[in-house]
Amino acid sequence: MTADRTESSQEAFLASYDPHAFPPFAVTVDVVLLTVREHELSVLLVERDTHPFRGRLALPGGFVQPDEDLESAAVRRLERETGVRRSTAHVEQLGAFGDPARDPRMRVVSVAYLVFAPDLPAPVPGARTRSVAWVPVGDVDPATLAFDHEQVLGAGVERARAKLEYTPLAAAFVGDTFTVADLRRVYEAVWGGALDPRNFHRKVTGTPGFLLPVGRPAPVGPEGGRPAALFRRGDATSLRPAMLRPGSA
Amino acid sequence: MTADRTESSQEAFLASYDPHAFPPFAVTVDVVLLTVREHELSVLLVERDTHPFRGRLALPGGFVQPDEDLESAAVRRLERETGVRRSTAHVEQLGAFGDPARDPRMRVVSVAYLVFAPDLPAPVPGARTRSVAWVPVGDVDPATLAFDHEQVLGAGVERARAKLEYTPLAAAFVGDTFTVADLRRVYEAVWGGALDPRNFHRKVTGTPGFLLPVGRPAPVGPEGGRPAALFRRGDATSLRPAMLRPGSA
DNA sequence: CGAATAGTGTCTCTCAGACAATATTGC
DNA sequence: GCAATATTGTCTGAGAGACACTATTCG
Repeated sequence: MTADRTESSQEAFLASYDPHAFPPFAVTVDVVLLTVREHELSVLLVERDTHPFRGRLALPGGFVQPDEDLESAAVRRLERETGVRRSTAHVEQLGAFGDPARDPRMRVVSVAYLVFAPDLPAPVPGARTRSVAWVPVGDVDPATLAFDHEQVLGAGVERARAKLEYTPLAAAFVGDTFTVADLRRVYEAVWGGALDPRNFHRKVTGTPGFLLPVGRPAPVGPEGGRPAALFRRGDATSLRPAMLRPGSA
Repeated sequence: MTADRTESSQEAFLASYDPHAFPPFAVTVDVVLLTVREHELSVLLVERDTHPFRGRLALPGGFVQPDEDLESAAVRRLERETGVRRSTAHVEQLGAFGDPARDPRMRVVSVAYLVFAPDLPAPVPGARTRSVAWVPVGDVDPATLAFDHEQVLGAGVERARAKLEYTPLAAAFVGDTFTVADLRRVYEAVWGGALDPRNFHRKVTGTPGFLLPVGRPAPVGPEGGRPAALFRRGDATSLRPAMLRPGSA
């Protein structure tokens, strides 16, 4: 159920209804935007220029508008504040965070969204956005984050690590076409350890629907070596059996 | 980030702050309480006696109070409306549902919680609760549910099916001590198919930390047969490798 | 003993991890 | 050729599915 009142006629009820009679909540969205840059899993953080937490780093986000869907609100912040377009990224809900003390001003419930995006040319600060930067998640000092964003970020990173195990979503971190080595570097960055290139190759190419070969022969290699085959992401939505994270047996 | 204003002094900001200046949202919790009864995965539904959706079935739930944590609000509804105590059940957040049209009265964001509980002696309708009933999830007519509860229930059931694969949470559906067959019937009910009792036995007893043998020799059998050994749930939090859902290779 | 359920053992196949060997490119 | 990366192949051990067989209880 959702809201509850004791009235007998629906019309009378709606007419007598006063939204302000309910505990006033604000609802916001926060975006945990992850990418892999220079072999490191990184999150996009903005610097706050208003109270509270002025000068502290925070996840991009903001209020949900009265007629706006939650995910639309998150995507709007994503596009406006980070320049990432929805069509190039994976977006999923991470969860709701509603500790009564999480915002000193009023009661705020924030719905967090998790986004995987390829490494973009530049962070593209949005219109009314102050400084914005990619920060490797290992370099984030938890004490410097605003609100409960340490907790939100932690949940996002843990979700990302789990998702790579049983979905083909690693492909959301790379461009439209990519090599097996590109994909392997995503796994290595997110999980934080080296994977055997040969076993990895066998696993991903042997999983139906994960990778589609692109006819185009091959790109170039930066430090030489045999050119790799190019792939596009397939239509699989889950990995069975899962990719196994090394240190988890 | 969470809420945002342009003010230079924190004191001035807080003093000038007016909660009603923000879009008024109501925040509710909905509880997807699942159990296994008579070999069927069942959900607890209540019948609404007020508009909107009067007479329709709905998930238990209600408003979050101003100083109440989201999970506390869900647990409060669980205990008051269903008689299930928190200590005997597994509780986790399922997600936020905030379609602008989900409640005809006002903008409501609902945070859904998923609860696994053992089959209790009786549904124990709470204090101010109208009729309440366990309904096998396969028998729920989606069109009869209030609000977007069809969607919420669907997400809860799917989450439950997935959780049984890679966590030992099936034990949350049975009592304090249980047999391997009890546990197998949980998997069969949630996944909706028969499992080989012998392979199942080998898997669950061979997974470290899943089951703890109880010294007590054995209970009785309803239709005869060798008495089964009793177990208590172990301290494992994940299953590696996972239990594999049959029709998913 | 027969029926019913509990629990063990065996066989096969898939697959992950370790790692050798081959292929293809730039210099 | 040499260095570097890509890709294939081989071996081994863990574990899942199929299923025969043994154990224990009740009537």
